[in-house]
Amino acid sequence: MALFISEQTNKVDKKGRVSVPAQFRSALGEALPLGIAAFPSFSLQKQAIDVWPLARLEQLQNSLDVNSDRFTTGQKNLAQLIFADARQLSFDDNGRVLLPLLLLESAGIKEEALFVGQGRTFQIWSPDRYTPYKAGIESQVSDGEKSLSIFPTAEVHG
Amino acid sequence: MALFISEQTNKVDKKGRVSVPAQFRSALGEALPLGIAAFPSFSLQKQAIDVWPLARLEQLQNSLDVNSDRFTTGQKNLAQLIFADARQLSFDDNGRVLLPLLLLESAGIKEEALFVGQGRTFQIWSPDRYTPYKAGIESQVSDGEKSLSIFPTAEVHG
DNA sequence: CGAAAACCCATGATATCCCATAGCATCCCA
DNA sequence: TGGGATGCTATGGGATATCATGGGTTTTCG
Repeated sequence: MALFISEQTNKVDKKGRVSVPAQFRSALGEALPLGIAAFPSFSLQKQAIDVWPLARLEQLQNSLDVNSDRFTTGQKNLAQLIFADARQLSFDDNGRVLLPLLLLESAGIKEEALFVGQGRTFQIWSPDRYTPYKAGIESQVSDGEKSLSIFPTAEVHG
Repeated sequence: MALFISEQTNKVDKKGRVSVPAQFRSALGEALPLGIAAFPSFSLQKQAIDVWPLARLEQLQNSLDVNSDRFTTGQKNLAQLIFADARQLSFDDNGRVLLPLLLLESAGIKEEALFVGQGRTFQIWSPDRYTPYKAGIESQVSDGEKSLSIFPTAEVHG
């Protein structure tokens, strides 16, 4: 599975449908027909929608099954909430999904949905909310951290 | 993967296409079909475009998956910004990529794009901006620094 | 039966593919 | 060693495919 990268704004029509960016769909690859799981982002205080490939939810469940002792109580509670609040969305022939009203409202999305790649997952934002949020993130990166080779164990061999 | 070295200026056509220098393409080697990731350079205050082989983004993600506790908050934020701001570009049969409008504007590129090798990565500049930038860099190299030591490399695997 | 969802088709904009060419650099052979 | 032949690179433009979007029609399900 390829990564979700870049931002893209698409329109939400009267029926609540949105095109998922083609690059995101192709990043899903074989997992496309399985669909995606969308839920209010807990790490963002439900400001936006978090989207996972469905397979990732299964991995989480498997990990809970096998390593439940390595999760804190708080983490287990969070997992419960995710399973409860997640909605499974599937693609129509044009690559659109139907965003449930509950999710639209929780993220404050009306006319436009802003897709934001986050590597293994992506987010869906109301453009209005995203702008100040992103500015905040940028301000939290120190100048010293803006250089190329800051990342631990970046593989440097060919 | 070979290194990206040297400078080269190529034209941006009406459609926003640019030929990536053949030397850079061959430096990509097998990674060529994966394409590249381009984003406003954080270390340069978004004056120019930073370009990574896509594989480098994947390494970053893998590192985040496994070693997220070794990252500072600022580093994690920066990684988020990179996934959001990066655009995945792929090559056409002639070795060109399509530079998105957003990147062109952010780097102030119009007719010409100046490719600058940076070893494992490269940059794309507007020639207008690059000239004074490079002059500044050169003036900052003090006499005592006009030769380089090469430090022994510890093997760093991802 | 009625509302919502799924399916189907149409369209404009954009990106991708394909072919052509001019300018260089390289090769090759007399 | 000269010089023509060859191939590659960068560039331009037209044809084709894809994407996002809107709207209608059928199906589903309460």
